[in-house]
Amino acid sequence: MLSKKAKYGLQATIYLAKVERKKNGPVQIAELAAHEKIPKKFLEIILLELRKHGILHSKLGAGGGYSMGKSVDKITIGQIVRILDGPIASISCVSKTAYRKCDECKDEKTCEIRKIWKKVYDSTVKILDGTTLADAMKK
Amino acid sequence: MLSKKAKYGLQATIYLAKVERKKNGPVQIAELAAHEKIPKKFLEIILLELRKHGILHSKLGAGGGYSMGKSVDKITIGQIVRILDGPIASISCVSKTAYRKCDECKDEKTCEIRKIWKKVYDSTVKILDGTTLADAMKK
DNA sequence: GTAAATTCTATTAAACTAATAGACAATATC
DNA sequence: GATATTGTCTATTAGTTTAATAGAATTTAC
Repeated sequence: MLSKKAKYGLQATIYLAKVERKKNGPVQIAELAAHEKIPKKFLEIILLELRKHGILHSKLGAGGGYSMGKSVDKITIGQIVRILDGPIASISCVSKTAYRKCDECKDEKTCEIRKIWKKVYDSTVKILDGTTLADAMKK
Repeated sequence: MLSKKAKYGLQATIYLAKVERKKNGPVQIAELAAHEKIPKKFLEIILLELRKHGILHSKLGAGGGYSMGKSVDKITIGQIVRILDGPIASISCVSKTAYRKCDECKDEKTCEIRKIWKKVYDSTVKILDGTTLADAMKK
């Protein structure tokens, strides 16, 4: 599942990237929340996490707000999802970034379930890590 | 996430399909649970659901147990996952079997997030619905 | 110094997951 | 037809996660 947290985070980041092209200066949480219909207090938490990971940049005080932390072609959808939702793998034994053996697994090499979910994982990661914010915003 | 429920269900079904080729007569829940290290009471619930959907067949009373409800090349991994975990789509607006519009969505056609998750969904469904139990058991 | 912002610390209701308990019903076998 | 064996049904529950909310603290522009 894509959680609401990750979905809100993606919405807000995409909106921010779009606005930044027109305007200069940061965008306030209140504006982001209102425009994307996201509960403001929940959005605060989300933006803070994205900031801690360098995706966004914030400025405190009056006239402050959020702006992009790096170039939109350096940020992938996969990065944002991992920050907000954790590992992409839907079963830990196939994850690159958060590998963990299954408790009951006898032999990972012959596990039919692993084989199938490895395929799902590979194709998902290819899409999410292969799409930058810049790509997502095109057209 | 692939829940433990779906994972257990897949394990049990694959084991059952394998055993059935050698033995004739049903396999007991207790044996399935022991062999696959699945909590027995939890497995009961899982097998019951698979039976209700025709994947498995059960026989009551002494000498009873579970057997396959249909041919292994007529059962897909996707079917089993949907029965035990619900819709495969990680965001409802891309689902074929459980479509639902997002609350805050203004225009589905231009939604960047939907576009990306549609790709993920399509490739996942292609794998899960394109793999039968017979395929999974090969080699 | 005051208003406008983000940040930090806590708390919480509701839903979901994974499991357990125990009574009930059906069937084979003796 | 009594008994042991096996699946079925109804209920309950501990723990975790999700999605939020509340309020005080901090930083900055003017």
